Amino acid sequence: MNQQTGKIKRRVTIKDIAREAGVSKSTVSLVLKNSPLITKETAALVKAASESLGYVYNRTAANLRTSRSFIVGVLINDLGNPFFAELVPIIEECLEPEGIVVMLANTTESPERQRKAISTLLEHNVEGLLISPARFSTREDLGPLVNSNVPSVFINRYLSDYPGNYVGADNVVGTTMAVERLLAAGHRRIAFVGGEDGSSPRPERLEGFRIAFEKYGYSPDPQLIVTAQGSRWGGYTAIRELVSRPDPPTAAFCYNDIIALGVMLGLRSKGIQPGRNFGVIGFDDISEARLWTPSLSTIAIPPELIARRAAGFLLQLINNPGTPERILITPRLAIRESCGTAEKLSAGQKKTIGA
Amino acid sequence: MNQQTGKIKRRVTIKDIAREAGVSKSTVSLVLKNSPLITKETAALVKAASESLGYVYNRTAANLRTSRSFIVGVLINDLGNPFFAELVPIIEECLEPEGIVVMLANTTESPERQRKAISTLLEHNVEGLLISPARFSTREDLGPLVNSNVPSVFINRYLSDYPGNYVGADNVVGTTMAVERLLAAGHRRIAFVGGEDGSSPRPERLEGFRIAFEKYGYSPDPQLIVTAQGSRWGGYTAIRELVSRPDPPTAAFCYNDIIALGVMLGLRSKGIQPGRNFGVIGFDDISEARLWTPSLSTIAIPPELIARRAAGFLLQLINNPGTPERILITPRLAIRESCGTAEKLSAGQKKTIGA
DNA sequence: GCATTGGATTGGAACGATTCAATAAAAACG
DNA sequence: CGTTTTTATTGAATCGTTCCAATCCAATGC
Repeated sequence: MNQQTGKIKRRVTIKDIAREAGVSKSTVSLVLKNSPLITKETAALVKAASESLGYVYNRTAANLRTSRSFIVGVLINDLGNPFFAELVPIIEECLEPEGIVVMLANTTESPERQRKAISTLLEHNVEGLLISPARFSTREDLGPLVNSNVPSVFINRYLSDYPGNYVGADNVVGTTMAVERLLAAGHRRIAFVGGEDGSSPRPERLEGFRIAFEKYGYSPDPQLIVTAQGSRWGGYTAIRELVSRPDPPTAAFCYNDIIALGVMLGLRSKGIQPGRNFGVIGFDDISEARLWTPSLSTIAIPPELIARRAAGFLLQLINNPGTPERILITPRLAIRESCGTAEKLSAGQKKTIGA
Repeated sequence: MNQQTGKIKRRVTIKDIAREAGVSKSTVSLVLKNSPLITKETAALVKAASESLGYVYNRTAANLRTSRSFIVGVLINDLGNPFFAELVPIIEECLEPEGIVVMLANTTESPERQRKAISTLLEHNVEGLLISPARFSTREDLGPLVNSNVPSVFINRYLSDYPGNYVGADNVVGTTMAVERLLAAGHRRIAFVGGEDGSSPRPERLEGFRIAFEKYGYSPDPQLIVTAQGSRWGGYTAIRELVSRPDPPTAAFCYNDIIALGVMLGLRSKGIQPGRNFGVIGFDDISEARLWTPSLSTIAIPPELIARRAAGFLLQLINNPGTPERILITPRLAIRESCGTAEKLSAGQKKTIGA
């Protein structure tokens, strides 16, 4: 006898509908899935009852019987980074037409959180997993995923000790293109700004960096290869340190766009104009890149594309599992203002070199 | 007889553990929840068996019996907007310690998608819902939520025809503070840039805009009140149009930070220096705001704060439901460079007014 | 030695759907 | 009109857990 009405609103079940409509619950179940076995009349009857009682389907209960959960787990290493954040709505958009819903977890680059999150998602019976793994995570940090038969696709990064399905950019080729461009414009002191150890793309991009120099018969200055936190702040501080050195760089290849934007902010704070007397090039092509002044030159691997491929791949795997496969997306060089035209740059360079 | 091993890996259940450990499944169940009823020895035995078989708990099955799903649904109107995107990881972080996982849906400002998403989430037995509703959505677009007893909290926006729990900024007070600041600096032709119709904050902020003018004995020029899409692009195009007019504004109050950043990009593209000869002020205080050059003055309602309050509120409601409540967060004025110091501005203004 | 207590374990009925085999009713057939 | 076929509906088992009531067994009390 509390203040609220005595009857506690119990959830409406197909049994309730059956009683209301005067049929069996089997019939109700068949009606709900539009089975052709049922006559139009009874179907209408049942639908009316369902409507009037305010029934909502209990997918959880069905899942127990059918072992289809219509849930896909998405694990992201850093949701604070726009590149990774942009993946999520695209993934969601790809899965929605299949009636599949996304369970999201942000691992914040922590392997332990990743392992825990994977466990939790598997407990929820996800049908598949899309994973952008945390730095330094290994096979161990996949927890029960390894010997479950839940399909998974790694995005952007892969684990060296686990042969999984993978969708990511061709980092070597992309970086080579970018750095060649800077070399062609006359730059020799090119910094490699950012990325942190512990994830697969950094060594690959570093490799591309070296290849470009090699093609030109030069070799990069190891002093100019620095790590930086994957944020605006990381790029900002790294470049400010670099340009304060006695022998500063004249251009920077940045590990990703968000760092590149930080680099541009940092340059400007030091009175240097990116695109005029300093060349900046990024990696990713986040939507913000083209809106900047100067607009950011970058290696375009649009997050949409990656997300779409990964989601499609996972859907395919859910239907029929196959052997591990790696899909490499070849990036496109998006030249904008931040790396200058060749003319402007060589002009700007004289000044910088003189300094 | 396919290439793979004949036996299909069936999922391990507590029954399997029971058989392996030579106890009943009831015992296994009790061990899994660390019941004090069980002796240390049998517990150890069962845990060993569980480990060796690679058991993963089936929360779905448990859910059917206990009606606790450990899932909370999060509906976001526009995940492309950093302000809304930033909410998600915070929410996730607040819920994780409770063992609750997030099901995410992006409604992209579509009331229909919102209704469908709510239905789907309820089918999955979510324990609660955090909703930043789509523009123009009404009670109708909450679908079965209205007469379910699933608790929900609206974030940022509320529906005028549905009395729900709400956590959001005090838009009137916030906007008044911002515009007063611009008026104090001598600005009279202040634009109100952006927001789109159909969501609750715009009329509130407009109200604050009027109140500020009223306090100073002026009234705003309705020609300078424009809508704009909630993106960099929206701010960019809107301001370019505004400053091309014969009688342009000298400052802009922007509906949100992302629009304000677009406004600054647009100003710069027209050769106008925000913070020097034009005052810009935003709303939200996204993390990017302080990193810009010039750094963005804004009304700070840090997304973290809103997300944290909303998530906490929902958790509380899940434990014991109460009557609808509205939590208004009083914003803080974060003055940075983009609105200029009073001195600089009045100097810059002469130039602009002369133009 | 018998009744009682109490602790550890277990059997079995839920939870809300699906699904197959069985049945009932109607239609078709000879 | 009886038999077979077809069509529509239903009973009951099942999915993997929880949890109450029942059971078992050893220890204690008198």
